[in-house]
Amino acid sequence: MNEARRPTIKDVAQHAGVSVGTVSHVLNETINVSAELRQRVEAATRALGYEQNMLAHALRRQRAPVVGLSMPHVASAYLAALIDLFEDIAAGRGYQVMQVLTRRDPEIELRRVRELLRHRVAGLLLVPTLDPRRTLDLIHESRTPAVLVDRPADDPRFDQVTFDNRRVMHQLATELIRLGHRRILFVVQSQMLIISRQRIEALRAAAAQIRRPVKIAILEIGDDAASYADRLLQVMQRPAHPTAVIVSNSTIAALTLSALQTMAGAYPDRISLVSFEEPEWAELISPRLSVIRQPIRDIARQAWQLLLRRMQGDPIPVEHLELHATVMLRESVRKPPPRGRDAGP
Amino acid sequence: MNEARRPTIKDVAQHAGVSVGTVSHVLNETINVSAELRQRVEAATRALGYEQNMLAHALRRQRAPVVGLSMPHVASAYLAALIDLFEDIAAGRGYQVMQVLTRRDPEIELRRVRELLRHRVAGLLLVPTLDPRRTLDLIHESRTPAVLVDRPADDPRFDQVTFDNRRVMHQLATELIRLGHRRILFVVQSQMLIISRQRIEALRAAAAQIRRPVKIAILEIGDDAASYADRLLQVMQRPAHPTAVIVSNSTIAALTLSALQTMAGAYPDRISLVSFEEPEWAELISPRLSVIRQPIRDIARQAWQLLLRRMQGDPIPVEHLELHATVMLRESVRKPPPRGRDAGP
DNA sequence: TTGAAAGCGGTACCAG
DNA sequence: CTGGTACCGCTTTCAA
Repeated sequence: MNEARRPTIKDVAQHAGVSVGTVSHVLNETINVSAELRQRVEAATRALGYEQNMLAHALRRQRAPVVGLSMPHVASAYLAALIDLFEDIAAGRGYQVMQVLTRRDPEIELRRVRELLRHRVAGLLLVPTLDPRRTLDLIHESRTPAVLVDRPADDPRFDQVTFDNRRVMHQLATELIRLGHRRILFVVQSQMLIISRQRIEALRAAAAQIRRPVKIAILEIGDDAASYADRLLQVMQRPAHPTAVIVSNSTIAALTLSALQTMAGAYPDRISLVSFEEPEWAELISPRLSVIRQPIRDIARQAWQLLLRRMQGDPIPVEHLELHATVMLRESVRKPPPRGRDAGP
Repeated sequence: MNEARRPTIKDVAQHAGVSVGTVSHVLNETINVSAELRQRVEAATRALGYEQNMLAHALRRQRAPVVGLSMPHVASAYLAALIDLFEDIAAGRGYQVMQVLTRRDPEIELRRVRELLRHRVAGLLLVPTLDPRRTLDLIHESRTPAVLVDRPADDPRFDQVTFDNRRVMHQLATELIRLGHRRILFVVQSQMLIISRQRIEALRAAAAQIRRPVKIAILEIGDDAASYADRLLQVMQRPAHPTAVIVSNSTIAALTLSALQTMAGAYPDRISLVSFEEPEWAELISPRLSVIRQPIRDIARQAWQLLLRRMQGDPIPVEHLELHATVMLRESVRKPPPRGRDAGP
């Protein structure tokens, strides 16, 4: 039973009447091969349907043309977009993406990244968990190039690309306050996240900056998403309810929108809404949803750029990039109703 | 400059005072090794911080413990969930996931899958494009086990796991008609998709099944998502507007919901809504959104099961599984207003 | 410029 | 059950 074995570089060499070294060189463009031989080799690869074995290639080269991508999950529009961009860039550069999910658990992160390292990935793109220390130690020990993305871990051993959470929240809050909002509600998934903490901090700082008192309320969704709408409405139906709501991601935005729309006349007239993540439908609904536009394309590009330089062995110093996010105020944000009128019709 | 080289299996063998063969056997549990030697080996791997080189492993074994995952994109909740499930199952079985995105383009699909094949993935999970023929030929030629997921390609050479689009749409339509709906609007992204065609077909079939005339309208979003809300409202404001709207995915559901809610008193009293994809917020909004619950967990599990069997070389005949989706009618669906009243105030 | 040959780090066969 | 060793397919040095 002579099953058509996959052709190897030897078969190609034989077919083309050259040595395997020559074939390898035309395959990888390692050195200049005469036009004639190159043609013969290319003809042979086509004739035989030869496909380079990247395992052997990588074993010999001591690294696979593969980057590992580690992130908490894929459910958010933001992370999905990140995957999309990374995949696209990688494909263009001849790299494959090996992806693992940490499910926000540092232990899982450690185990999964270890697997990636076993596969001798050339580099690592990491959206770290809350406590990535052991994982980072492991990576550092293995001398594998890595770039931290989105969640700041502030490790001096690794490049990092994030965006200015604090700054953009400060900007947003300042803008809302300028419009006249004095009671602002910020809805977060979890207060534990570094990102949430940074944003809350910036929100409070912005509020403290003006003379008039601005009240900041935080609503944490936590594990009980089902009761969120009720909890929100409860808050919004109080006499001195918030006049502006900031939500931290697209899912919460959808829920909030739906809840607010059940309160006749409330949204967007009496209550403004801004989302920190940009849902794909933000500009498609009416009134158009105000959002923070995260520089996600730039984050992906820069992260890749840094990683590429490390993979090429550039001895550049560690960089911590912080990109700018943009406040996009649209019709979902208005001036609050005149003071004193909030309480009743 | 003697940079601490990564320890190899030889180092471990030497450190443990055994042969490399023995080390390999305890690593892979290939044969039974005496407890004492196993302990010595394990101690040595720990002492040296040894990490098995999967490239060498895979090269020798002629296949990497890696499955390739090819899908059109990652933007939909459905596909994201699939990735999530596959990653989880794979991790549990000691496999890594190498992921490529086809962006709905058969050419890209072909190129990207070819890359996967070069990496000698042990198996392939494929959410195919509209025309995957050349890709499937390539895969078949390479004798790589593969399972088609979600989009039916009906290729007799490959296992396939889908769900019964036609059946569930038929069921849904029948139910809506039973409730009294006589004008149903189905909103799709593109009529080109096999899935869309199947659903439309089933919808029409269900409508044709009863004596009373049922009007079916199709609204295609196409590339111009921005104008969708307007187009929808235009349809819904006609005198004999549809009383039930079925949308084909979560994004469209969000848009539709938002648009309908701008028509005072329309939703859900005069207009019912059902989504073919289940957004995470479906049960969190009020009224709760009716959805088709796709058996996504089962799809992932079954696809993996089939793939695993093929990867183990089981000579089972090709299977085409069609799993059942479930109609989940909730408060977003009501009886339509009494006949004759639609047109008036 | 081209060819020969030595490994990359494992696995698995074979002999003991 | 254990150890020695050929070899997986490719890259790369070295000599011609």
